[in-house]
Amino acid sequence: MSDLLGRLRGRGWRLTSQRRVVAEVLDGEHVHLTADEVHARATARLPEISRATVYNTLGELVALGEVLEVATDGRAKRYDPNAHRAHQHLICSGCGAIRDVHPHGDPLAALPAAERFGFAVTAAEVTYRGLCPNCRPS
Amino acid sequence: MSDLLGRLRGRGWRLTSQRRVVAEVLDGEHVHLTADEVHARATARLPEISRATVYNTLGELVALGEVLEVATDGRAKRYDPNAHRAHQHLICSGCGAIRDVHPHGDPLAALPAAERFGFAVTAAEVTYRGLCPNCRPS
DNA sequence: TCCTAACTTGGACTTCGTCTAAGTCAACAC
DNA sequence: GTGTTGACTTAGACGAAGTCCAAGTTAGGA
Repeated sequence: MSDLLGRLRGRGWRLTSQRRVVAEVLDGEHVHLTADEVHARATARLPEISRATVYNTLGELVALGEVLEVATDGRAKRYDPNAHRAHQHLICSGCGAIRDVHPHGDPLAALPAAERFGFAVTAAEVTYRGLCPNCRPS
Repeated sequence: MSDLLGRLRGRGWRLTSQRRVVAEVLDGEHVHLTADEVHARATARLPEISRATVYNTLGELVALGEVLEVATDGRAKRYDPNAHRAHQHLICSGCGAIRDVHPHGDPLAALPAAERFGFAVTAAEVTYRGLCPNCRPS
């Protein structure tokens, strides 16, 4: 995420304080915030930022490939800034905690041609589920 | 899905016409309806069935393990009656069409212990994405 | 410094889903 | 067959997440 602002400027982005704050909030490893959480953290730094701008900016970051959208449970989408290193997600069924994980092998390779139904398959997302150490019984 | 009604009765379900209609609508291969689509089809057979009952019944079927909930895109959840045979999903990025697919190997095995962060990992869901024959250019 | 297209804002609106209180009925007992 | 009862269903209000729009503001080039 470090040089994100530079990359965005290079793509013709107008660098407003709102966009800067959203990009700063979305920084780090294992960050998977909802739009509302991003808005709450952004508000702490820039009190008048609106929800619409947060949604707009997140949508633009996703379209530019700088941020991944993670739809894990049919509730609010989460935004993952770690878009430049391939990874999958491990989610706690108890508390909803999310970790980035790196399985070995390419999941795409496991889908034989006969099972592709003529699709041009380009990506595979894997979601692992289980209980985290805090939610595990005993 | 064939003997679903029998299984449900065996579990103490009261077999109402509404539940029967919802179960009938959710029958077949590659069926992935949203709750609203289920409601629309159920209404065709039983005009006075309410949305709340469709949601209740779908939730119960999911809790009983007879139907899978598929959250593919952060929009409406889809309901997949093919719960008794392990499978994954292939989704068209163009039109949203969904197919059940059967990759080989166990995706769970690809996640090394060092990448499990102490979680008791129990399941892996894979979503393949690409363009279906109708949406493919040329 | 000025100008203007791009950006932001607040609030209304949509979609998807949940909840509740009142009414209905499947299944069991007789 | 009839009665009883708790489980089920209903309509509509409500809530959460996200989109849209017209009006106002501003970053960055001239």
